[in-house]
Amino acid sequence: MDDQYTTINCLSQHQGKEVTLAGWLYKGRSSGKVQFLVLRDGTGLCQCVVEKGKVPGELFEQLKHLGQESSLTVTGTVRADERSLGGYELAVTDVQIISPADGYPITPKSHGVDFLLKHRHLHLRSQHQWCIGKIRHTVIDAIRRFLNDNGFVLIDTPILTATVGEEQQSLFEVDYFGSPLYLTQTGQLHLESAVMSFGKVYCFGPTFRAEKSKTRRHLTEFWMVEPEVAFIDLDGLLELAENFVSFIIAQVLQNNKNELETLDADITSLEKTKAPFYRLTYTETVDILRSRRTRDFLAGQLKELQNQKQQLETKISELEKQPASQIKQWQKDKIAAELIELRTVLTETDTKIENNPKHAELAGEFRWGKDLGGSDETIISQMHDKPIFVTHYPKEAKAFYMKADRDNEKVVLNFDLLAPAGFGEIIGGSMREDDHDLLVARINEHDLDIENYKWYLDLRKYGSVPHGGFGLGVERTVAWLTAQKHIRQCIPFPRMMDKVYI
RNA sequence: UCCCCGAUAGCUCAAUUGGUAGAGCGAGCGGCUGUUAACCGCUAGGUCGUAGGUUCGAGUCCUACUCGGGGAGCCA
Repeated sequence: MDDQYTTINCLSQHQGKEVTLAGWLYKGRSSGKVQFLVLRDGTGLCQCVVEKGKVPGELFEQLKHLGQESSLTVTGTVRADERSLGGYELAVTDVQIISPADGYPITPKSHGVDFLLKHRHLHLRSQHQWCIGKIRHTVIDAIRRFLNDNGFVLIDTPILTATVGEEQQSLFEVDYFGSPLYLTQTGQLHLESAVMSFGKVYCFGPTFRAEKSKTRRHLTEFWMVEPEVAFIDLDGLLELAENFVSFIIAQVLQNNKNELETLDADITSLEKTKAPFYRLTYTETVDILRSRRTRDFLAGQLKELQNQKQQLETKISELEKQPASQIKQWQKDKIAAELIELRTVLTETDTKIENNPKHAELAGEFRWGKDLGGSDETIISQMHDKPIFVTHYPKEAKAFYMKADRDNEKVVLNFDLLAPAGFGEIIGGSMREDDHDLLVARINEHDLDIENYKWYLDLRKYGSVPHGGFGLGVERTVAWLTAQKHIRQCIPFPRMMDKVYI
């Protein structure tokens, strides 16, 4: 922003002085001889107070009719006022209207998901999306900072690739001058060749998966950071991951307390999230899922949900019984809004009540050898107050490149990191198979074309070393930290299965 | 791909057992010197998602389709 304009985030340094702000009208209220214009400038919100007589009469009338999101510059004196948002406000002396806006579709009232996604290009201006955007920025900055400060070298891996990293079915195919190529699912395989040059590397960019998943934790295009380290073991990887995540959280707490508060995130719980995290093996996790402890936990949860449901229903019927004639219009309005909110929560509670026995059944009958399902992860995640590592999954359930445990060939040296309180997986990682012949066998078992992996096998022929790494999903991390139900809020322009808005 | 729920004004939602369509917000006009989703008064605004069917009569019941939401499988 131009130097002639002061930004809202540094108003406290200009107390008593005259400044000019440049931004957009977030909302306005008028009260006869005084108007309150809430200005948004990208760094924050500021209430600008326009008093009749302190500005030209014509301007005062013009401002009364100025629409939401009109662009303008406001000149005035900065003063502290407790009644004002952020503690400071502007006593206005002059306003320049740059471009008046009329009929801005996103009003300060509530809107539905579909409507907001259709207006994503405008919704980015709202407080909610702004706070998430600021936190996402901090998360990405922390990711780069941590890795750069710890000796990792950035390697840009290709977005167009011939090799399959994860599942064949979930590849986006593109026509590359007549022959097929795929959008990358992971930079890992290329990263493994770079790690033999630099020792510690990472890649960071968009990743594409054509999974037919319509859930709150899936996007078809998402951002993932993948560190890869040579001469490391599984314990070393876990330590790296927990220090990494702890650092990201510390940075967000340091830079974005206000945003976290606005979003109603669980700051107390984030403050507790420091290394070491919990460590469970897959086998231990299966034992927990099948145990009486889980049965009791879910039964308790069900009871609590039913309690909640009853309380909600009581409250709803009480509100519905309110005598219509006795109360003022604004009270009716408030009650109506509350009812909508309560009914939404009630529907959610019903879904949870419905799912609880299904999840209990799935957990109780879990057989060793299957991959953990979403509900299983959620249960484990809900039982803990800090992130949980789950390690040593069965070989059959996992990707071909994961290194088999030499002490137990049935399992691989891998790990998932589950965020607590039901958020679920944010990291997946493993040691990589570094034995040439074992890797050839795995590629054949997975029916992959060995021709495509010749270069990858070379890494096991010329000075193979134990190495491993992991991928951290940026949107999932942001969703966890900001307490968002759906990760589509955590990327500016989400790409979902069969649905791209703008 | 499967299961559940939904679609009524620009937005968020009402409409008893089937009986001629309602409110708030937003928009427009007016009032109010301290508002915080301000408040008060007036005005405009609708082919009830689409196509069939049942009925004297359908926003309401039935069928199909379209779109959206939630969940499952799979995953970061």
